[in-house]
Amino acid sequence: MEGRKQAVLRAVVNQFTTSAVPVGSQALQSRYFVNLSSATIRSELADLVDLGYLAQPHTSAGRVPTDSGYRYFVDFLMDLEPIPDKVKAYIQDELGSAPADEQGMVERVAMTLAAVTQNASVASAPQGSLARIKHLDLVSLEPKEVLLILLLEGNLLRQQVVETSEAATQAELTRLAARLNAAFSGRASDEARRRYEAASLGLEKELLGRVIAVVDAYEKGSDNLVVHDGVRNLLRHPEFAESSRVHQVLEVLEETRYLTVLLRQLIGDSELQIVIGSENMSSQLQGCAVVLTTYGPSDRLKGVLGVIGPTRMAYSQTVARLQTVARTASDRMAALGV
Amino acid sequence: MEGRKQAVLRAVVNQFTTSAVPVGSQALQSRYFVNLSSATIRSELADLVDLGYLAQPHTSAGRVPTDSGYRYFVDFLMDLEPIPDKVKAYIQDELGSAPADEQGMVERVAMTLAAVTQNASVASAPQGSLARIKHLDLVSLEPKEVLLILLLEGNLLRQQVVETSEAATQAELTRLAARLNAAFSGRASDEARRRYEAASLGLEKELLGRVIAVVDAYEKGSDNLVVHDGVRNLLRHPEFAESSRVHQVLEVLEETRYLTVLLRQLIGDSELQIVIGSENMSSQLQGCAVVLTTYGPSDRLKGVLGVIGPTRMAYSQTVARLQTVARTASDRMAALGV
DNA sequence: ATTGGCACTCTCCCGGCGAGAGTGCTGAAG
DNA sequence: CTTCAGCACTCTCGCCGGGAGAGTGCCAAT
Repeated sequence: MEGRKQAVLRAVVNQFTTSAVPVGSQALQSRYFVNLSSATIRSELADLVDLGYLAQPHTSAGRVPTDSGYRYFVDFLMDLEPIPDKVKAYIQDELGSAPADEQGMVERVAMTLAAVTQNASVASAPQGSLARIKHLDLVSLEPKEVLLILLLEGNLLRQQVVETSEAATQAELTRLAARLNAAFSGRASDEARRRYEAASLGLEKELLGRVIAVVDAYEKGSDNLVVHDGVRNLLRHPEFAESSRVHQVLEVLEETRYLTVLLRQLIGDSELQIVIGSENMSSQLQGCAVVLTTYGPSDRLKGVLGVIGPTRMAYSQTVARLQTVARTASDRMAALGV
Repeated sequence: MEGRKQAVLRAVVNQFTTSAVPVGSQALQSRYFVNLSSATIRSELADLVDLGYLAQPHTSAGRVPTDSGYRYFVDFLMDLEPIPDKVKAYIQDELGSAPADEQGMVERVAMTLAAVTQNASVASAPQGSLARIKHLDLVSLEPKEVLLILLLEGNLLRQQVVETSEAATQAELTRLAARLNAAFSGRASDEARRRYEAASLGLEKELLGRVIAVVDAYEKGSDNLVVHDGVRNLLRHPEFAESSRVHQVLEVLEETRYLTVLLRQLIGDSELQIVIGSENMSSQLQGCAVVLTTYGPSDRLKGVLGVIGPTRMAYSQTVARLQTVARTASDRMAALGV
């Protein structure tokens, strides 16, 4: 595609992104191409319609980018936008003061991302494919009831109440915990499985069974945390004026089981992914775009971070801010050992 | 107010609740008062308008309950609706299979409540005014970095990464933890404060300082968990057709800091509270009603559970289901020791 | 290739009109 | 005093048609 056509497409996308109104040849001429006539621009626009990058809602309306128009824009035309210092500082502040636990951190990340992109955000907790048990603790609740506390790599706490068949005192439990800690330290989750197989019946076997259950849930990702925030931001955009659109998006966001899968699927194994409108997206997200990236404290532990908004989105700004949030959050989590 | 007027008001509320359309004298006559004439009903309606319980959107429209109309209805006219067995079973299932940790449980409760009331729900975690430390654990992360794990009454896990000024081995930390556990067991949080004052400088003092910080945050309620769910249900109601209404509600729900305060304030110290429309409610919730109750595993630990919907709400059904969810959740939490 | 000119098309807004719903009032009957 | 049939009245809603405005596509000239 020749240079001027590109420039026109870029101008249309930029203009439409801010005005939300179909953009006509005059508006383009006066604001972007002062030394061209509107007639020339009109013919360029007509070409871009033929190419499938633009569409007109009706005969005498201006042009609106199509999904492929946006696709071309993000692939070839987008210029990265620098982030204002105030926004950078805001991200630093919010994430710097985030709580040190998994849940609190992920929620804070989602909140910050929603705030700086003025769209809805989703975040899943960083997770590895193989759990490592960093520490384990046993607390006696009732004579035959034990609270099992597991600390996994990434400082993830898991708890389970275990009904045991035999009573045990706190002292006994403490000794057992110490023994298991020594055995597990630094090892992968297989160690727990091996000990479970080896253990004779009794308290230890019962407890190890639950440990394995927790580890399995983690490794299968079935306990994976997904949060979302900033739905209110979507409502500022005119494309969500009729609430049925909001409804569809909420169906996806509030159905967390579904959301986890969706995120995994969309991100594939790429670092940054932009999914626009009808591009392999669930039908409920028609008219929406999703920008995704991975983040996490280490190479092993990766979560997904995403922005959901209308296809008419400030892509370059969104990408820049998303990446900054991801990087800052990753650093912070690495520092905290979360 | 005489009996028949009450009956008419009840009929209007019931009818409007299901139809969402202003109800006229004919509709009432044919469905509720077959042996009265519509003219008689008209005069009753006119009286109810004078009394302030009904209003008409315009001259030739049917009647709609006012906020005080709803108020009168819930105070005097509401007949408790039995809950279908299927719904009861659903509640049992969902809460019976809920995770045993605070966060997971509260989220599940909110989800269930939203599902059975077909409205939005909010839930705050049960919390006492005085923390009790059930157990404490110290894990060495780096030579000078310790992960402090606190188990509070109610099986609430809190974690904190502590940078210490002196290095300590895991063995030393384990011994220290054992000592502190023995000291704390069964005592209120004051014990931690006392030991903190008494401790000389050094590792123990540093760690106790953080323990106190965690306890303080809990007791001040500043770490109090509030979740919401089911906003998508609101969008089914015609009063949320223009998304600006949704916007206002979301502003309240997604601003959790504000929400915590609001819940506390609305519930006061009553067991069940119904707040309708403009009754001492934040302006953003105009046109909405909130039904609240308390729940929790014990007398000491109480959280707030609420349903948010349009003022045109099936109050009796909502109250019944809310209370059932609250009771079931309380039982379940008591059983789990959460 | 670019551009001014021009006719054309389509949306949006406004006012008017008829249908329909529901009311309030009145006067008669129980 | 209550109830009720009858009736005129009022207001909304949906529909229609026309005028204004925005933006286009085409064409002939440069």
